[in-house]
Amino acid sequence: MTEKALQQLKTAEIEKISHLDYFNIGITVDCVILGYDEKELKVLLIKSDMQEFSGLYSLLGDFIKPDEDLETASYRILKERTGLDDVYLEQVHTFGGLKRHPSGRVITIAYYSLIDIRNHKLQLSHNELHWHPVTEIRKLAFDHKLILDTCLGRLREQVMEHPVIFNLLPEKFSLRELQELYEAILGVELDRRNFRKKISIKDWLVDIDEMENNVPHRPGRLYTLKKQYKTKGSGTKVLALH
Amino acid sequence: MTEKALQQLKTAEIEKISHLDYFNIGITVDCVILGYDEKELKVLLIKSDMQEFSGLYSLLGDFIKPDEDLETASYRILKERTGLDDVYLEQVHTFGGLKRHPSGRVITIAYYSLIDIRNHKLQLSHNELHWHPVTEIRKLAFDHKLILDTCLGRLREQVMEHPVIFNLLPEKFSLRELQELYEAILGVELDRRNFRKKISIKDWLVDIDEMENNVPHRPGRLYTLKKQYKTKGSGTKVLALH
DNA sequence: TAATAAATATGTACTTACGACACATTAATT
DNA sequence: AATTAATGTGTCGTAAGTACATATTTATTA
Repeated sequence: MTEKALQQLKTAEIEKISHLDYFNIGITVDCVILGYDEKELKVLLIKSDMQEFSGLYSLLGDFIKPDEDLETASYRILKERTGLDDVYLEQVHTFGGLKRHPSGRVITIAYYSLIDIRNHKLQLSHNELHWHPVTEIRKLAFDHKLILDTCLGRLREQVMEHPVIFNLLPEKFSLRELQELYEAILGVELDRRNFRKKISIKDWLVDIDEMENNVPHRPGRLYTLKKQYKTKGSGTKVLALH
Repeated sequence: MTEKALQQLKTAEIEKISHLDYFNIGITVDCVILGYDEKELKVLLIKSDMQEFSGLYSLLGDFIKPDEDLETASYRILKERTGLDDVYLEQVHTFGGLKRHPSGRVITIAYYSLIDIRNHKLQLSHNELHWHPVTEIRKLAFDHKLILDTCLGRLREQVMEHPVIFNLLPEKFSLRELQELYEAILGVELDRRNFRKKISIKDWLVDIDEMENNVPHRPGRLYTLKKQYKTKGSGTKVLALH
């Protein structure tokens, strides 16, 4: 058997195998990185580098490495793009449509992440990275608009049951800021007085001024989430804002 | 070259390819098929055919085919195993741990499905398939116990907000059956009278007897879900059982 | 600097939902 | 026919939700 014949045999086997089921599918992770700034919910996007989508923006994603599990891959993308590593991250949905990627079959696992844009550690990796208000987004590359909407839907659900919203705010915040953030996420207007009541009834917050023995009871005072509720995971602590 | 040498070569190539980046990851779909019978929530399991897990049961799953999207694959598995094709199915979570499958990297997308065990169309494909009460399951093959628990958790959430529970019941059912099913899923006891109130206040149900002009108002009467709430998808109709 | 405007903090009244419980009615059992 | 078990309906007290009013503090401006 000649070397060439052997090579042909190998190639044939490779062909065969790579056309076998289960071997020709790419796996990526896409991150919907959400922040809150200027009274708007924003998502971090990058200009798509694919010809098919020239001019369009896309979510931040990458192929997973063979020795990397899904959470590790998402944290890696977040760290690479934002410099942050202690962030809230949650898997939302896996998208596996046949035609979703122009260059072949790619299945993507979508995560969403909540970060504090005003965090001083935030350091975007690229000039091509920008924050876009979610209300202004009409079209994205791939099926990323669908992914974004799915994640926003999940966020709206989560926000009603879990204290995830505080990941979008700085350590100290006013009640008005918190309310405006709820309104931005839920797309509704809330009564200022009733909102305040729900929050305080639930005993989530610490009054910074009272805690530090400053002059209490002046308007515009700042609060922080009580320690026992602070969690980067989805957590079990319930904050129902029904 | 002997047949044996050729076989070795093939095996070697397969080994090689299976270590390439992005090409050596298998994708499967696993279905947590849930039913309700004898006042218990049950899951359909099969005896694992892998040596590593001899004696253990596993969920029903399969590799996805290259030309098959995720939902299609799940419906195929369901159809193959149960003969049913008009069922409730929902994606829950994707599991991608490095060590979850003994023969290599396999990522699995988990779905759960709700079916009516008493449906006459139900036809199990195998003698090895059995219904197991979920409360009695301690250990499963792979990470399938984790997958099962994740799906049960999702079901408990869904059941509080959406009318998915009716997929587990036959067309006609008594209020007591419905209540016992809620109790089985949520793991709590409910007050019969208050439960009844919540249900009827929400105006979900049709009294079969009244509808068919039989003698109304006798005990043990049967109900059915109103048409406008019937949906195989997650739906938007809300049935909050807070 | 005093008057006005804007934003904040707290309170009240009405309505609705929830949870615990009592009682009447029908079907099955003895 | 009497007893038991299960089903159907109602009441009441409490907690939560919603709408709205008023007072206080800070910012603005004449």
